[in-house]
Amino acid sequence: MNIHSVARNPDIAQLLLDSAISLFAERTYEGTQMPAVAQRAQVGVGSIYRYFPGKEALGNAAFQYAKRGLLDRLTEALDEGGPAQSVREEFGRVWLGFTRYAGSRHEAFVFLEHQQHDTFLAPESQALSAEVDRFATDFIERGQRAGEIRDGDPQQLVALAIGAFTGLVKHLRPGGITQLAPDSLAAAEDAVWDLLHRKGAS
Amino acid sequence: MNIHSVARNPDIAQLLLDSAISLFAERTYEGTQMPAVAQRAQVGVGSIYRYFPGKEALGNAAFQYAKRGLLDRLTEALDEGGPAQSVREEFGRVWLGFTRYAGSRHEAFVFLEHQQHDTFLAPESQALSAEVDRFATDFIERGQRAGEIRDGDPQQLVALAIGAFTGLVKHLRPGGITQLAPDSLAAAEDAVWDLLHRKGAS
Amino acid sequence: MNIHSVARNPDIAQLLLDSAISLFAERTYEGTQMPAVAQRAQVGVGSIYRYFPGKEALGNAAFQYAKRGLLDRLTEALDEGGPAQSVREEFGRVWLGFTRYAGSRHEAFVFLEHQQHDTFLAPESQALSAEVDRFATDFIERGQRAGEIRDGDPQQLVALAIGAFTGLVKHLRPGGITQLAPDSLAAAEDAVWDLLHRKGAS
Amino acid sequence: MNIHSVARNPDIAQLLLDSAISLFAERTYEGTQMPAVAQRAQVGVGSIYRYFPGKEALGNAAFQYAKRGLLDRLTEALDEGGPAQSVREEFGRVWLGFTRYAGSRHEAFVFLEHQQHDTFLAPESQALSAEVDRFATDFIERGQRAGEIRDGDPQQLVALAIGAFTGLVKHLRPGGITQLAPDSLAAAEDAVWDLLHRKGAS
DNA sequence: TATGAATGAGGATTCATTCAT
DNA sequence: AATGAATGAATCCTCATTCAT
Repeated sequence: MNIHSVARNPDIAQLLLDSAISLFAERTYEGTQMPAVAQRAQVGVGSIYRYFPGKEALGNAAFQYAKRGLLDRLTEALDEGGPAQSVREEFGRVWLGFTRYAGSRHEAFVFLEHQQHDTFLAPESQALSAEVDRFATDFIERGQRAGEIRDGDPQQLVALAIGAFTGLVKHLRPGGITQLAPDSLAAAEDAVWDLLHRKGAS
Repeated sequence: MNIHSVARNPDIAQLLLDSAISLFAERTYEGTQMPAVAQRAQVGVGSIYRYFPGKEALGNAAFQYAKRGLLDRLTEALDEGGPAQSVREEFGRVWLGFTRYAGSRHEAFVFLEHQQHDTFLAPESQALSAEVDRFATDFIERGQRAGEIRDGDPQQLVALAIGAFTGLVKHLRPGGITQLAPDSLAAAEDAVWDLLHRKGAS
Repeated sequence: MNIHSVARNPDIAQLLLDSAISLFAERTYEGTQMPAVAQRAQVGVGSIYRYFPGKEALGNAAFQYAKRGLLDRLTEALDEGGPAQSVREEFGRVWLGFTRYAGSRHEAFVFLEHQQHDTFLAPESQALSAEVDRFATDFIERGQRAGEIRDGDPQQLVALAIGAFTGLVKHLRPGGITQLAPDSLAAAEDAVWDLLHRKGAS
Repeated sequence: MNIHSVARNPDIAQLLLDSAISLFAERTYEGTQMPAVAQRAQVGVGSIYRYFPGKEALGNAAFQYAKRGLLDRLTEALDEGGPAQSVREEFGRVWLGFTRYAGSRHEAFVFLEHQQHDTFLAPESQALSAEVDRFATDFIERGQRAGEIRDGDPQQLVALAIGAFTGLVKHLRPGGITQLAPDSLAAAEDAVWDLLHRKGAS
């Protein structure tokens, strides 16, 4: 440890977040007991409280960590490989972002999708959700201006498309999207694109 | 009721089911307390136990009641107006079934969608879920045989389509799908049809 | 039970208050566990929470109940038998009030005396303490105006006199002042009167 | 320290004792956490356990240190300036002993006064208490034999007199007796002497 | 030697369930 | 038959104590 070492061990905080996320995904926030979180993280119960003030704080931290991770993957994927040449290509990048996140962090994705029940979500957590929504509606609006995405309320289209993706991911439990053959995944991508694509457009 | 009619009052059982469903939809099965269910049903806590052996039984009864209701609506809608003339028409009927159910029983629909977490679901409840799935995959398979629905694993297509519908319904909370203008709903129907429709087909 | 019967059973609340007071007197507020309070009251732990929101509330209710009881006894005793003929007689009545209270509610008296530690005392509780203080300083001031009680800060004299009485009561644990012979008690009364009495006065 | 001097640093032990005493006085033994003691002593929690086997041992050491300090001050004061010429003078010396201790170690005095609750006090600690009591009753008995102190159970008179002094000290919180003007202190001394003094005596 | 992060037994509180009314 | 007060197991959280650094 160097002189800048902090009292809190970031590895343990991370371990706890991961443990919490996977349990919340399996059994619900309310249905998950603190000792279970500790056990899965291979840590004593008391340790949770060195890193988080209580269960609610842990739940929010887990939610924010997961949402932020999704948002980062989406942003990364969108920016990869320079400016997109077409709306379809841009869609492919967004799809890739979702796909990568749901593939590498399946439990986190499932956990996020259950949090319409905001029993415990703090305003800060909800703000992060809004950022992801904004990311998606921005894409839809660009596509609509380019005449490539069908008309209608962008939020509604987002709801349909993300809903379809979520349905796919949940259906593939427990392994998640990783267990899907590449061509099946490509077929799903095409199907969702057709959900958004304006008929009669290029 | 026959001459051996029991002391149980079916209205109260129904009231409790409705109360439980709406609370489970709002706060999760685990996050809902028995006294809260009783209160919303305007009944004493003790009364719940005259109608259901315990919380888990209540949860399963609520789930089964809701799933059965959805299945009934779907079957009804499909059979309405004689044999369908086309896959698209059949899709319209299925869509109508979902739409009617989500419109009239919004909370029940939301509750059902959260029950991927089968912490408490009995095999009987899961069997009912399978029946709804079968209903949907049957439709997909008929459509595929007719060359109207795209190729691929029917269950995966079901997951995408129902996922899309679910996304729409959740997005429209709290009022649910009833607050959607008829043309918006029609647009959503078209979008989901395009998700399923085989390109190049009629 | 009549139609005005309340949901809360006042006997249980009272039982809990008594149980809490005696335990707090024996082991400190902090050193007393909720299950111990329940056990002494012959009640389940959960029942405490039907009557008091939590430990702190129970502690304050116990304190207020005890202080109020003391104040009532003091007021009663002072008003007994018409106007006092002398300061000494008035002192006798005040002494009687203290004596009766400490005799019948020994544990409550001891509990009250420990609450200089206001770790948990709410402003309302402290206000009641102030009322008892006022009662005592009023008496001292009347005595000083009559030339019968020595000069000096009334609060300081109160502190000395009540301190002396408290020392006596604590020393007589566990039975308390009841186990004191009447003439010993009378001797103590005289001694404390001499603590207050102005020398050279009548 | 001799050549076998241990690794223990007596300054730290002392620091811990002082820290413990002041916290126990403020918040009760039970209400004081070990980390709080460590923090006030500017020492790591673990260090407490190098000097004391546990909380109970710390509590007893603190109690004994405080009681011993009081006893030492009393003995010192009594022996100061040769043989006392009168019981009143002897009383003055005892009073001075109490006064000096309560003045210089206010928190310790308050802490001692709360320890009628012997939840944690070991027999050794109680033996020390008995020594202080004996010191005081010896004085009372001498005074009674000299006809200067009123008749009655010496322990009871001790309880009254020490109780009065204690009441005074507590009333003067937080600064304690140091904030009292010299003439007020002298007045209190006279009052307590009158509590003990046999009427009609010289 | 000193530290404070980690631990888990123990304490406060909640809530499914029972049962006397 | 209906009720809701009473119960205590199960939950969240605290804090005395340990031990690796």
